[in-house]
Parts: sequence; structure tokens; C-alpha cells
Amino acid sequence: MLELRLVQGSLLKKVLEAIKELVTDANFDCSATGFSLQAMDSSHVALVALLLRSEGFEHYRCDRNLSMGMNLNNVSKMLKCAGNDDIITLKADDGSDTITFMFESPNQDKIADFEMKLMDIDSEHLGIPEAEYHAIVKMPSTEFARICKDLSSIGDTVVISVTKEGVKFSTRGDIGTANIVCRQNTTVDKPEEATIIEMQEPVSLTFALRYMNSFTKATPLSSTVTISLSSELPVVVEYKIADMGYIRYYLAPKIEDDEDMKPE
Amino acid sequence: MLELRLVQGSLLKKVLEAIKELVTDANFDCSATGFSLQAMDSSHVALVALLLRSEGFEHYRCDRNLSMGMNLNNVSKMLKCAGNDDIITLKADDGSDTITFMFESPNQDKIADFEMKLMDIDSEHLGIPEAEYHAIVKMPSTEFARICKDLSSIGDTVVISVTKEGVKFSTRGDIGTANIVCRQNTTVDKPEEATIIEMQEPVSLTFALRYMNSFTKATPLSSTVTISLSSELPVVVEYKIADMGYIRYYLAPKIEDDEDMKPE
DNA sequence: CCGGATCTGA
DNA sequence: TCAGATCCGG
Repeated sequence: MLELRLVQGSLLKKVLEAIKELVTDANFDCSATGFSLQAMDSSHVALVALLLRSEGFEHYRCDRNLSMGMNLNNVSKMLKCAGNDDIITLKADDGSDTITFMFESPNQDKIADFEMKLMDIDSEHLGIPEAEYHAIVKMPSTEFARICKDLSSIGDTVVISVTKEGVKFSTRGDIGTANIVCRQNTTVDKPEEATIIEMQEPVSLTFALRYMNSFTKATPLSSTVTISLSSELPVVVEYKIADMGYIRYYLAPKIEDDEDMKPE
Repeated sequence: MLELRLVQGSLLKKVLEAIKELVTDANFDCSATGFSLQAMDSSHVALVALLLRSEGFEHYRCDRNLSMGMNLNNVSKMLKCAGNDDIITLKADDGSDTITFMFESPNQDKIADFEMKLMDIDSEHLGIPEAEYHAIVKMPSTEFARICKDLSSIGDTVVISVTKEGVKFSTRGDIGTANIVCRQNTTVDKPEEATIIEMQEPVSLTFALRYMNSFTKATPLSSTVTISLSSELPVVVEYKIADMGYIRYYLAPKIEDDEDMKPE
């Protein structure tokens, strides 16, 4: 028996918007710890990891570990039927091959339940080792999204270079080149507007902007984003989900770090 | 060495939106006087002339005259990467075949530079003679834009007729005819809402609405537009750019002035 | 001036 | 059906 009640239902709606562009089918894993997902994108290049801790739910009951395969587009369709301030409850009976989404309007006038068939999905749950990162950049999530969007109108890849002074996003394309430098800045009105750089050593890595732009679909979940970089390691782009957990995206750097090595 | 600093960067963004639909490639000319452009549209029917006087820039340095050929779509792409309240600086070294756009966010936290290759463009710089016009109509730019848009859903050409009483915009198409008369009106709350007609003699000329609608892309640059008409002369549609200059569009009238002579 | 929502074109 | 542009509200 599974029963998860989430008062802030809009959060689950945003989570699905943040994942579904990247992943079509995935297993949601439910345990006493929380509600989580780990999946590769359809081209097996990027990885997304979601955690919603049990403490973040108003009510959390999970009698035994469950792995529930779902088509994320279908989940998203169901969740679009929930109002932004609806309370969402997920229910599944043990051994059932369906999951039920229940939506309660704030004034309890409307109660909807949507039942969806589960599917069998080969899960390839990778252990993600905790790593030490050469540089960790924390910045406003909207600013990061804007930069990725802007750069993708010039080129296909972004070089992210971190020094003590700031973080530089660069690209190069047919029509020219672009460099955007964000300086470390902690003297802001609100903490979520700060750009903070924790750096052990300088790092410069290249990534496909296409994936970065998919990651920024999580922007509505958090006002800040954390980008963790190490040579030879996948970058981690993390959006914290208040009081509940996080959504993390992993993407391996392109080998051809050197701009001059670009073909064409 | 060229270095132009424009605090109100959004102005340059608007200028490009106002030109790029009409002109794909053009030379920007830079001299001590200012930053200017003159180009025919791609079908060589309309002419657009831009002037941004040097005094309008916060910093203006132009050591020697430069003519810089650019693809306006690419320029527009770059400028879209600037925030609306960014400070924009254009830089070019003498003899360089590139131009650099620099964008500074208001708080200086984000500094971006975009480098673009220049191109060689045959410039056909026409001297535009100052002319006396039979009629000059000044009206709110939004109203003119609305009229052109509305009429183009009925017909392909507009007849602009000016008398002392007002200006009439007429069209005719398969589904019917339309006439919009704007009366001279100076008794308004704000001067930019006035419709003012200076007329030496009545005039009635026909123009292709397709071009008129392109001209109205400059509407965000000015709250008023000035339309100068003379028989046998191209109309001038001018949008003043506050403190800096103007953007002017020239379009020859259609010969078949007479509505009844329309073919089809 | 920015963010959200809506509407429309591809 | 999705992404872009525009309009409106904070």
C-alpha cells in the first residue's frame, strides 16, 4: 500500500515539466526514504536524478519498496488536470499494476482521481558516486537559463570556465563567437540573486547546449541552480526543491575541449 | 579604432527589429557625425535610412570612417542576447574584419561580448535630395501601424489622400473596400496623440501595404510617425529616435494611382 | 522591468 | 502539438 499526500501539488507538476523533455519512460521508486527517480535521457547521454524525501509530504505511507514504471508524457497529461493549488495524493495498492492520482481542490469542492496503468521498464539504476568537484558555481536559475538560451542561438556547445573571479560561458558558431562572464557577487539584496563560486582549481569544460537547455526546464523549481564541475567528470546541474530534495542532471563533457579542434 | 557606448541598449535592439525584415545585408557607416545605415530592401523597392548621431552615445570614438557590412539577421541574433536595460558597446579595430558587441548588465555582474565577422557588401549609397513635400502628416505611430495592418487584411495597396481636413487611407480588395479617415486633431492631452497635417496642396498616392507594414516595425522607436507626401516623389515615413536621430523609409508610389485602374 | 499567461503560427 | 511572440499584471 502506497499513499503519498503532497499539499503543494504544483511542485509535482513542475517536476514533470522538468523531466519529460529528457526522459520518456522511467521508474519511480518509492521507499521509506522518499520518492525518487533516476533515468537516462532517450539518447543515453544525460542522466536525471530526482529525490522527494518522505518528510516533505504531508502524509507518506510506503509499506514496501515499489518501482513503478510510467510513461512521463502520460503522467504529465494527468498532472495537467490538477490545479496549481490542488493537493495531490498518489495511491497504489501492493501488487497493483496501476497508480491513482487524486487531486483535491483547496476548498474540497472538487475531488478528481485519475488511474494510470503502470509499465515494466528495465531499470538501470546506476550508483552515482559522490565526487569532489574542482569548482561549484551557484547562481540565479533564471540567469543560467537565459545564458544557455542566448548562447544556443550562436552555437551548439558551451565552454564553461571557472576562475576565482567568475564563471565564463563561451560558444562559437557560424555567425561568430560569444563570451558571457558572471562575476562572483555576494553583495546582493536577496541571497537568491547571488553568484557564488567555490573553486579548488580552475576548470574548463565543454557541453552540448541542447542538454543544458533541457535542464533549465527545472528553473521554476528553484530560484538558484548549482553547477558542479570537475575535469573528466560529468557536470552536475542541481535544482534544490525546497524542503523536499532535489533534481539533478548529469552530463558528460565533450572530449574536444579545445575550441580550435572543432571540425567544419 | 571604433568604440560606441550606448547606455540605452534597448534602442539598438529596436532599431534592428525595425530594419531586418526589410534588409538582409547592409553596411553600417561610422563617422565622426554618427552611426548610420542606408540600404535598399531586398527587392530594391524601398529604401531605409538610419541615423544615430554621435552626441546620443555616452561615449563615441571613431578615428576614421568605417563601413561595416553585416548580415542583419545575425546582428539581431546577437542583440537578442542583450538584456533590455543592458549597456551596449560596439567595438572594432581599424582594419579588423570583425565587430564586437559588448553587453553590460546594469549592475555590472554580467559582461558579455559577442564577436561577429564583417562582410563585404557593395554599397550603393544614394544621395537623397531634400525635397519639398505637398503634405506632411504627423500622427501617433501606433495608430498608423494599426491602420496599415487593418487595411492589409482587405487589400494589397493603400491610397493615402490628404486634404486640409484630414488624411484618408483607402484600400480595395476581393471582399470589399475600406476607408479610414483621420481628422486633424491637435486638442489632445498629450502632444504625441495629436494628428497634425501640414498641407501645401492636396495629394493622393498609392502604395503597397506590404512595405508599409514593414515600416511599422519601427513603431516601438517613437510614439509618433511623420509621413511626407508629394506627387511623383517617394513617400517618406519617418520615426524620430529621441535625442539621437531617425529611421526613415522611402517608397515610390504605384503608378496606377486611380483605384479603378487596378488590374485583376 | 520582469515573469506569467495567453494566443497564434510553424 | 510545440515553441515563439505578444499582452497584461506585479
